[in-house]
Amino acid sequence: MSLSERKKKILAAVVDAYIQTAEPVGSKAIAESAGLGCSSATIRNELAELVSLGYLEQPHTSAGRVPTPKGYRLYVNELMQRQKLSLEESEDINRRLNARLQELDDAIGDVSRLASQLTDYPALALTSQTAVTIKRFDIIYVDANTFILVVMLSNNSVKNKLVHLPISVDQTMIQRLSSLFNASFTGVTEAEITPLLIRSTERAADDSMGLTSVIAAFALETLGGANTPAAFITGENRLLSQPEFRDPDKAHRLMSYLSGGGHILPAADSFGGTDEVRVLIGPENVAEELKDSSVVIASYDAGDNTRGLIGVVGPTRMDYSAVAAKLSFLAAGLSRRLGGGEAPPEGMHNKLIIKGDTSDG
Amino acid sequence: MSLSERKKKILAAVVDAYIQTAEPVGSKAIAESAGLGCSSATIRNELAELVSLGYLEQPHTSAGRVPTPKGYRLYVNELMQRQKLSLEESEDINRRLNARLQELDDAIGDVSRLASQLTDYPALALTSQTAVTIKRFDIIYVDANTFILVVMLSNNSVKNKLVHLPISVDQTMIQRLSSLFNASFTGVTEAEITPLLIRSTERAADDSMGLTSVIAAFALETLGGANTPAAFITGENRLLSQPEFRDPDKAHRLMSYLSGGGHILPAADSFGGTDEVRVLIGPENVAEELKDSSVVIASYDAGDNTRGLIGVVGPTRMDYSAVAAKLSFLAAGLSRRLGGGEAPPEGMHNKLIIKGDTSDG
DNA sequence: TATTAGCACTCGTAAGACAAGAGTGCCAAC
DNA sequence: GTTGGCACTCTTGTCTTACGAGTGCTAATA
Repeated sequence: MSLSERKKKILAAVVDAYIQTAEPVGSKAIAESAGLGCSSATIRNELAELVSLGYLEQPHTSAGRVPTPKGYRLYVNELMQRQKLSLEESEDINRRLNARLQELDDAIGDVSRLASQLTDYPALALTSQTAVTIKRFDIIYVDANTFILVVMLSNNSVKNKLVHLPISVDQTMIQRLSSLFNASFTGVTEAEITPLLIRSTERAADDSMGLTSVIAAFALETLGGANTPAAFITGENRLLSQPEFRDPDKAHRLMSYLSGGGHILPAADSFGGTDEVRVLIGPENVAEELKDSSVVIASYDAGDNTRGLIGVVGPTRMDYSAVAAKLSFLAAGLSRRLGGGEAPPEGMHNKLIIKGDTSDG
Repeated sequence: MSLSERKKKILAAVVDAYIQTAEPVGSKAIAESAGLGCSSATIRNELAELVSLGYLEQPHTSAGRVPTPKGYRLYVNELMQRQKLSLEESEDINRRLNARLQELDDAIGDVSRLASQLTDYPALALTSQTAVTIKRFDIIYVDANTFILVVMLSNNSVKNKLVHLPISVDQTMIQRLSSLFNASFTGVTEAEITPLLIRSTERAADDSMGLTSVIAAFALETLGGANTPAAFITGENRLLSQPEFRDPDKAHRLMSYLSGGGHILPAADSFGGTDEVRVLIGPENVAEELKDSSVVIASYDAGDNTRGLIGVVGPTRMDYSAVAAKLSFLAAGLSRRLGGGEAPPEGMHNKLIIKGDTSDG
């Protein structure tokens, strides 16, 4: 059964007001604000029904109403006004994105910081699990005891490592190892670098000094690092400006959880297409610590068939509309800059699709 | 004028107790705990004098005493027992240090995290300002439009960048640029890379495609990044477990300040020798936001004549003794692993020197 | 049948009163 | 110089009370 039009309007008004004020909202306030021409008594009747339907609740008998997770869910799915960013806002984001993505080195951290600044909530950035391979292998001879390993990965990131040895190596050996590794270690996944492969390479190189295993270890480490989903969380302290986290213990619990890292991943699994924004409200979160917080996540195309996630965490009383708009725009901007190709041109707002648990109760 | 032996004992007892309980300590408690054979009335007389001398204060008339910054300072300089870590503790630190320093890539973050975990206070890790130069320059040709810049710095860190061009370049040009840059850009500081030098290199390379400036920009960026002191702060949320930060606003203020980054640097300037631990108590801090917090900083030898700093931030009621011992040990361990040479052998506790504002009032 | 005005009722919050307790300062005695 | 004793101060917790916001319900109205 669907709610009457008026109930929806009232619910939306309650959520809007509560998001703004963080205080239970009463019938009178709604009668005045929402433009439906009826008295507070009528509103009261409707509110009572919305309570019994589970969309609202009262902290106590004589207080106003507060949305339940179910209420927020309906609000997010159907009622809320899809915000578009103002021109200034979107230009600002683009500018900052350009400034930051110069050095893509730890872009994930920068992106997280940016999201947090934009939304004023703690933000997280995640890289998805991928199957990166090595594209090419270079060894730079520095001196008899030193060389630099340079590895370029299939996702076009480049890693290096300075290796210092107690023994001397000649350039010929370096040369030989370089071509051997280029021959047998490129295009393979982490799992395919077996002890067997390493040993056969070692034999082929006629390497009695253990160089092969040093280099192979670096290859494994690099691939491992690139394959492991990484999480970066910033701006935890912004939680403290939210009234629902005035209790230091509560704030501490959530902040420690967030600082702990990427436990949020399971929730972010099985993410759909690009530029979709997913909203997880209160108990919809799997993690116990997030059961009365909300998470908004956007996904972007990080190039090379990998996806990145970017999201924020806040109280269930979150400004979903604004946050979704900003994250969506941010994700689209990232896709455009990092992604494969067929992204919409800059400046164009992409359609905002919000998805989530639609069971509705 | 120096305090009487008994006053010192009493002051130490007050500070010790207050550090533990975070509550004003009364005469009776001291009479019982500290082993001086006198009654609470005597203690009261002494306490009154310590108050008028400025070492203690009372929150209100009928409360116990609380140390002032001056009191903490005396405690830190003269009174507190220098803790040594237990064997398990030091072994634990060494183990963790070994585990983390494998990948020295963003060691600074790991070190900061470790310090925070060990002390249960927010921790910061800083790199000092240095004058890094470029040691060698390599350009790896990938394809006609792509090459990898690899730069090895005088502090033995290696940076790379993948450059993708809209135009084609041939290997000869790459070769030429590589030797030119190795000839004129190595051994020079950031400031010495002038537009003039870049232009003359460009001419010498006969480069009409702007490659020179791309490479020079990378050199500047790399040197700039290595020279700029970087700060890494972790564990801000641990503040929330301290009773003095139960006020969310106060906690928020300090946490935002900390998240903001390396403003603490000025305080850490002009740092003395290795393995010295510096304590800055309350108003001794220059930053307004730190005026009623304390900072403990240790310095370590990061190799190549550069120093690193590692420290923690907490309430003035900080367990200085334990923190100083841990940071000192940590710093020594880092010096040993990163530093030049003449570090003490592993497992040996280095002498703990604590220095700070010794004006004493 | 839906809406509205009116009114009694509930319940959280703020303010004031009060007792308890911890700790002090001071004085007189040792 | 030290100590026991005692009156005094000030915070903290609890209780009471008054207030007010907001409700639910009923009866009147369109």
